[in-house]
Amino acid sequence: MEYEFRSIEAKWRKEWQQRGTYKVTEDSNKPKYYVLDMFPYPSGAGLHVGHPLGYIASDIYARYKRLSGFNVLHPMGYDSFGLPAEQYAIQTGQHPAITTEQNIARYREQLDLMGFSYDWSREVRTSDPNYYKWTQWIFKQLFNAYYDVQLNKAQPISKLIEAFEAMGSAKINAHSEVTHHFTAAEWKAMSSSKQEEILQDYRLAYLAESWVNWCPALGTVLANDEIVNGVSERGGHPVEQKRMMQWSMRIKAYADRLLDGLDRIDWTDALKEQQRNWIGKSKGASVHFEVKGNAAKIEVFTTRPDTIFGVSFMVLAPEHPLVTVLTSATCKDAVEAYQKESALKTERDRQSDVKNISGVFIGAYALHPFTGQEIPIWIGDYVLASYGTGAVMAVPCGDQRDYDFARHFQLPIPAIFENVDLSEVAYTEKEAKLTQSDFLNGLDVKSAMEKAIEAIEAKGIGKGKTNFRLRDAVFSRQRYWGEPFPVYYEQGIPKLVNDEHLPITLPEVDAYLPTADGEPPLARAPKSAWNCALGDRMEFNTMPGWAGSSWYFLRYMDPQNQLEFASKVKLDYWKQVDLYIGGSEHATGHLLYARFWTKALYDLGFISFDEPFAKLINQGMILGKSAIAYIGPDAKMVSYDMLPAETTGFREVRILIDLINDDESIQLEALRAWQPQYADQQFVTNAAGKVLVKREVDKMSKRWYNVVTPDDLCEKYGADTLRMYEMFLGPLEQSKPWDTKGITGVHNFLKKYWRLFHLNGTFEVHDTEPSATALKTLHKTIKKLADDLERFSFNTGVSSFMICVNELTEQKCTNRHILEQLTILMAPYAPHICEEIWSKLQPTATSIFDQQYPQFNEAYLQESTFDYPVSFNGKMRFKVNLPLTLTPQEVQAHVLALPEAQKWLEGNAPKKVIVVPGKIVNMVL
RNA sequence: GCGGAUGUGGUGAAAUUGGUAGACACGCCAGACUUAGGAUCUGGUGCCGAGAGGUGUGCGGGUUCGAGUCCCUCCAUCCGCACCA
Repeated sequence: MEYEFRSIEAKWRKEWQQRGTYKVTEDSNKPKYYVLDMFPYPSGAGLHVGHPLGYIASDIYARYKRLSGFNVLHPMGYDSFGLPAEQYAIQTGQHPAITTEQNIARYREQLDLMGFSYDWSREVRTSDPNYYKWTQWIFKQLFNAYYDVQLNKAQPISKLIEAFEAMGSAKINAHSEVTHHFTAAEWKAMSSSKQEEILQDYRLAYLAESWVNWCPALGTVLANDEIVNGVSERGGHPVEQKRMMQWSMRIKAYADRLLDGLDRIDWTDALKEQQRNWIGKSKGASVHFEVKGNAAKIEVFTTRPDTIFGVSFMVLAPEHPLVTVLTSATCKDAVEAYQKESALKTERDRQSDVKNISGVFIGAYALHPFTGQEIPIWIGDYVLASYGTGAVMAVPCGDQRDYDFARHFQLPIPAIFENVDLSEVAYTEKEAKLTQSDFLNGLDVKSAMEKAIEAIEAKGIGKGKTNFRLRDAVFSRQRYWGEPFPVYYEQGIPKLVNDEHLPITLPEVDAYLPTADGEPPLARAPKSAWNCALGDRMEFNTMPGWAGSSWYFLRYMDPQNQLEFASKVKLDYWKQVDLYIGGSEHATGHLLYARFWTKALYDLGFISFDEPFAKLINQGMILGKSAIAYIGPDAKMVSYDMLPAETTGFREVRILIDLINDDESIQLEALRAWQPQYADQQFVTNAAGKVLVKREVDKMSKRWYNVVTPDDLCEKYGADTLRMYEMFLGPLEQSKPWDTKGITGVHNFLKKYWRLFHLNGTFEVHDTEPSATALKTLHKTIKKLADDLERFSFNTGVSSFMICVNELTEQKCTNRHILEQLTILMAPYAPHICEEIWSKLQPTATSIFDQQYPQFNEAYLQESTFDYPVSFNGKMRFKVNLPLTLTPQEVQAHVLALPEAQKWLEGNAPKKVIVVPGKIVNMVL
């Protein structure tokens, strides 16, 4: 009887769906386990073999947990708002909802083929009004909250208003970028628009004019993590800085907690480090410098207050607001010219221009707070307006950039470190003691730092301060295909839409482009197109892509709930995601924002945990092997091994990899038929009459013609083979190029497994007493498997099955017990074939996934006749405690006489015995 | 520049607390059966050597009875951040 994978897999796909095998409900009798995949954006290209890698791993783990007696939540959904559908809409006029719907249908079809155990009744889509109703609702909660620094948590804004009413701004300890001073009476006298303006400086979701990354080509603002090398992540368009009124999220208030929380979660060091870098905490002090002949003060941030006596000049960012105020008449022209020049430079130019030192003296002097010395003030574009205060106190002897600047403009470099040579470079280490530094003389860095801050605070010219690289997250997009804000304006004041009007659904528009006067697309909608139009106008911006993905893991717990984003009971049952699998490209985007929202919702009392993802695994990327052919100046396509040494005039073209044979040669006729430009292609073949291509590893993408789809492989080898092969490829977390060649090995293995049950052509197992050798094989496989799963080592897991089946085949094992156990073990990896076998082993059973792993039960392992430590590759290790004086031969004799050694050897002689003095004996059978 | 990771056969990779390096699979070689197929089965396969044997986990050192594994120096590749004061 052949292994008919196509019919078997089709049969069980249907059965599982009809029976609702994978539906889960809360069950207080069972421990819960939540396994989650990062939900995909449903793009028009469909899935390639790289996408399911993480899904397969999580599916195996979810099934394993389920078989181990856990109540497993394993849902899937779609991050269905996004740019590509909108771009397509702009080009074709087709509503993005239709495109999205079609793409989702295609995704679902592909996902179903792979046999995943998702509970599809819990599917969520971020673009579904029933879902984004609650995204809007959460926005409202964040709008109505501020961050209390004292309590170190978010609080309802009403408490802040109460405090203002009672005692003004005096004792307020709320996180804000600005400081307000008013009394209770003054507060009460303010107009409501003035009050709102102040409250905006405290709300977690707030409206503010801010420098934003503006992408003219996309007509929208982008977050920092949506920009790669100065161009937009999607589309690669240039990005410039622009000041705009935008919604933002006060994530900076959570900077410290986002750092601390990392110590409590099980993520890789690499990823935690990325988030730490992104948050970029640095401790130091802010110091105010007085300006000679001017009332203005310049505030600087420094991480080295101990070097304050080494200051010999100051540098402001060209955009610094004080520059125009302080510039002297004689320097005005030069300063303005420089300002213009640096404003023209894009962020990218500035970055690539690191080595060119530039700057201008503005003709003003600051006064040193301790020595009263005059310090020339310069502007220079190495100082960034957006970090710290946009101004630095330059200490050329201790900072390389300041040093270079001083050298270039021949400014003094005062030496304040004992015995340090400053002739070539600045001294940036922290070992030397201070000198020429008044009250800091002779101190080491650490104590000088403390003393300097003390002195600065005592003098009232500054204080110890911590700075973060992390910026508040811009939350507005000038786009159509996103969540509308639950916000309207009345006389310019933003107001929240009441809950009963939610969701504010996306209005229909006549085009998905900005209006003529630059308003976002939603401004095109007449009032009548809104399901709820209030005030003077609605908010025309939409939310960014990360809004919906910052909380979706909560909605899976209770996706149909019309009254709450999820019920308290269900939230308390499922709690955190126990295992989250997805790509590392979300390290500083989604994973940070989701943590932020989770903490905010926790503070406001909606959930009982403040970290969303307890354990996270980043699956590696599956890359494609592009096929590159060479076309010479004479337009002939030249075989790669026939290329001349000199290839000028040759161009590289990428060829659809389906047209390449296993020996790297092109199927010439197929190429001619593929694209019109190759219809009459001439070739230069090699000695074998073939045209070879070069292989290069790229991201898997349509544009490189290197995509391999799971559909084709499922058709050819079956989903079970594909699942196991993807796991077999290598460690889950490692990136690797896709190579289909090895898949036959896994396919053969499944055929071998099938044959175990069909030795004589029909299904046949025997209820005999299992042989000792078969039990040995089974038990070592169980131990190995349990261990592999604990370590998420799925590749070695697959190998273990191969070894097990090889051994059982050799033993001609037809024992029911042994084969049943093996089948349960393998079911998470190859669900279809194992379910089919199971239905024959246990004709009355419903599903193999309703079983429990007796295997991973301690008691079962105790009962086993092989309760000594045995490693998987047949190696047996004995720990013995013998005198060191014994010879190796004597030790060997002693060990061979041990009862467990006798049992292990079963009368056979060991192939090899390795004796290590006094400690361990290894024996190989 | 800073931070993180990775270097093992022709290839993907194993090696769990330091204990036979290369399991398992692909590929390749030889053979069997064949309606000569991209089927199936058997055996072999790190490198050098006819052989015994030698040698071998990016380079060089160290600790240890014993190092792919631990420590130090260097090299290469990949990823993230980058004028962050």
